[in-house]
Amino acid sequence: MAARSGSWCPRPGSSAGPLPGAPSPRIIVVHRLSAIACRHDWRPLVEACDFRGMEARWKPFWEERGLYRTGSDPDREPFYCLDFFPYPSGAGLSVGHCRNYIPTDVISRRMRMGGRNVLHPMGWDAFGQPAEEYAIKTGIHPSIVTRRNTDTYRRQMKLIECSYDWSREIDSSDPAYYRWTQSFFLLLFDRGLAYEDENDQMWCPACRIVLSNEEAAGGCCWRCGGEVTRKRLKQWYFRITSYADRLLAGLDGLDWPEGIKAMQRNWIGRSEGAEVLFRVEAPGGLLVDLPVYTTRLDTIYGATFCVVAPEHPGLAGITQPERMEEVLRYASAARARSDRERLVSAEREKTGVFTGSFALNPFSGERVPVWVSDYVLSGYGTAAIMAVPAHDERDHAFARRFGIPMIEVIAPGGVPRGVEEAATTADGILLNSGEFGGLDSETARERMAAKAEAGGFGRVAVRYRFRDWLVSRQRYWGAPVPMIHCSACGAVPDRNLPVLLPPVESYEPDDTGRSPLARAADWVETSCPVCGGPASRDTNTMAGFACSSWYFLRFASPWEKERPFDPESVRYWLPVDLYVGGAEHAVMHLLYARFWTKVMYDAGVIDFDEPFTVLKNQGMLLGADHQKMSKSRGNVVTPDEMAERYGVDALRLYILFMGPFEADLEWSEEGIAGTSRFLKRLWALVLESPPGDGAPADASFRRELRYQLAKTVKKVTGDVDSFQFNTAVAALMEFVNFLAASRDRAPSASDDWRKAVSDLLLLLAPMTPFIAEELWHRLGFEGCTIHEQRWPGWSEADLVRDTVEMAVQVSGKVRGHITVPSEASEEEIREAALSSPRIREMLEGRKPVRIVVVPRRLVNLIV
RNA sequence: GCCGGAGUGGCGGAAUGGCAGACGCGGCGGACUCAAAAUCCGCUGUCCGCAAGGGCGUGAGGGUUCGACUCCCUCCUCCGGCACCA
Repeated sequence: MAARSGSWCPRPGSSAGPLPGAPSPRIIVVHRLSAIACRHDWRPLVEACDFRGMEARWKPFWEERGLYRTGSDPDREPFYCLDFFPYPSGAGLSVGHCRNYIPTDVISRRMRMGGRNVLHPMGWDAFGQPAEEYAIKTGIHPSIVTRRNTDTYRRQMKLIECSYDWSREIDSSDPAYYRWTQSFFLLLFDRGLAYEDENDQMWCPACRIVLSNEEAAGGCCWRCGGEVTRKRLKQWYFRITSYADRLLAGLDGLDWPEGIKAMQRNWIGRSEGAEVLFRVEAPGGLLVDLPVYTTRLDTIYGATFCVVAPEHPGLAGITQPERMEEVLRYASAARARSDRERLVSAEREKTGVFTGSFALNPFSGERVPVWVSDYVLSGYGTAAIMAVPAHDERDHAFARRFGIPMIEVIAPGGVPRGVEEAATTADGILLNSGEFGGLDSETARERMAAKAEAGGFGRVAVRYRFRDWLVSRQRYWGAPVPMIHCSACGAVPDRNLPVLLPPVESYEPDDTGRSPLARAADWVETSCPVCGGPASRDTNTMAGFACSSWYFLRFASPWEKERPFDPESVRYWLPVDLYVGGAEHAVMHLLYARFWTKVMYDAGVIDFDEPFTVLKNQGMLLGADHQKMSKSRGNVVTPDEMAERYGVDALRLYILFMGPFEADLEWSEEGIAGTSRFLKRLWALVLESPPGDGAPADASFRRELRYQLAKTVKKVTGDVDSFQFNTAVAALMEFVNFLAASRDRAPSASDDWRKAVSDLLLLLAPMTPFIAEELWHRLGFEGCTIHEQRWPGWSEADLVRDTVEMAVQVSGKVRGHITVPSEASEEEIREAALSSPRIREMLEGRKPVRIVVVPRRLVNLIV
């Protein structure tokens, strides 16, 4: 076998006919003489397909040409194709990450070939805990570790030939970047959307950090999975809840996966209900208003007690002296328990303590006891409820436990169901409800709210489940909160940006919730920008999600020094046309970024209020053992080893081919071996193509060839554009199989054959850039790159065939086939079917009672 | 419990309401080889049959239709998310 690594230059002595409009192709064909001597089936053999040689050859060629520079041709439409901002972890990329980066790369390349200016950038969400943990252990500054990790990521992304415009690379931990993160913090502060509040925070004792609600979903830390406890701390918040309705409404217009939109709706958790005042007879004859929030105002005549959360600020005020000790003991015990503990124990049995006080139901005038229990949450509604055991499962469980009576006030479908065994939670007809008896639930809610409103003891109220975004962190490796605390002026913005991270002795956080920055005394001590008096810097840093809430804007003009971005560039490129990443950010990054975008829109900084027009989530890639890939399981496969063994093209093609983009799939090394084989067959097909001389023209074959080509171009174009890469690859394989099977007839269709092969390479170019370029040049297209060619088109006329084969069914079962002209009328088709010998046999003389003809598909004879 | 998504050969997966299983993997048989690997050719849902051919088949059960993997209803299983939010 003639192995000729190192040179792709055409050799003298081999030649082939010219491609239309192209320089003369020169093809290397090495005849194995022994084979000719021994065998009659003469087959030329070509040099081996050497992927390493190709990669070494083309990388510098493209680099030199600046192939991946962002397009700036003013006549072209922009296309912004963006990957989620990666945190560069020390482990580097696995093939799992490739399921994100390779498809977006294919789309970017396809869009460039489609004549679009493409912005396809990459950068690093570089602030974050792992680098800091490492710094704590080793004393090495996090920026050094981060640099090491980003170098690895960049190297691997280049290895798999992602076509990023590296001149636009950004790093969120660079002061040139984070000064703008800080400036946006101040923008929010100036607009009243950033505020400080002292509260019981979710605290992860393992990470020694506070968590936002999104980060502590389910009572577990999103990073370490550990149990979340509470800690009372003063922290910075962004008022995201004031954008709740717009965040909700904006979802409708987005081309995002329904699941992600549903998760956001769910998380925001809008509910419409009513706030009603119960008047509590507090100690000392005082009457205290206790507002409760309910979505079931229609059940209020069934309220037999009230419950306040242990954290309720009015709890002590409404507790009778003789119950005080017990109530306070209960409340502080509840506060001491983690959310998780509270949840778990609540599943077993409800707990609570009677306050000794009674409240008046404003509708029924009934006197009901007021309890304290941890099943009422402090952060939602008014932290107090009216309990209707007959029609709420939780209240039912509580009432049963403590022997509190129940009153049935709703009859679903007009039929009382009885409520001793279980609560009836459905809507229905009201009973035992005074003047509202006989109304349906919905009408009752409206009328009752109106009455409460008129009487001044209630009103309709909308509540949201999500809370404001807790953004400050007690950690070193983040963007410092650019605020100064002055005893005279309060919290004052520091507009002298950037506020640089100071050098510190140790990166260790402590258990008090104070950041390591607090120990940098020289840095902390400063003067107040307003009054000039002594003041201290805020020692919190911002959560990483602040950095990733605007990075997509920075990519439009990352070189800007005096402003975060050039408005003109942002207007040109944004919003992002295609945004791709994992589904795990559904309610964190994706919600925060939408919020910042809306704030910037309101501030007149940008002219759109949704950042990501189309969102797609790639599926997870599991190891060959069906387990999530992880270092500890030892099932991680890296692109490096796969590129080494099979080449980058084979890896890229396998990632695309292995299954649907959104599906969770398992890695299989047999699979990548398959795409590697396919590329070798392609290589042989193109290089072994017989020269186009001698053979007489074969018109019917040429038509067939054109048909197959048009079909393939159409299919691949449609599939790639709709993210169905797996079926696009399958169509390319089918086409190669077709060409290989009909190679003997190639000389009789030489121009069409060359067109077919060069279009095939163009279709492959975005997926397998190396082999496509190599074969493109070997086909004779020299002095240009395949990656700057136009995406091929097809002619609908080529898709029309003379005859079609149709299935003939007898009573719905396929019993034979007929071949008819593709333009045949229904009548002709019917005739052809009925006169087919095989069908006549199947009919056994029976006459069809009905004949259904679907032109070009099938005939169904019903007997 | 609620919200999303998915159930098709030995495996990954294809199928605008119109011939289920494209394409690939694996397996079996053959060619080439001293041999193996690689490569090439053929077969490969399942059952009955020497064969021609036929029966059965898309998680289960109903329904709509000439015709259902596809649409409707009921149910089961798996994956992801949320979960005492009143």
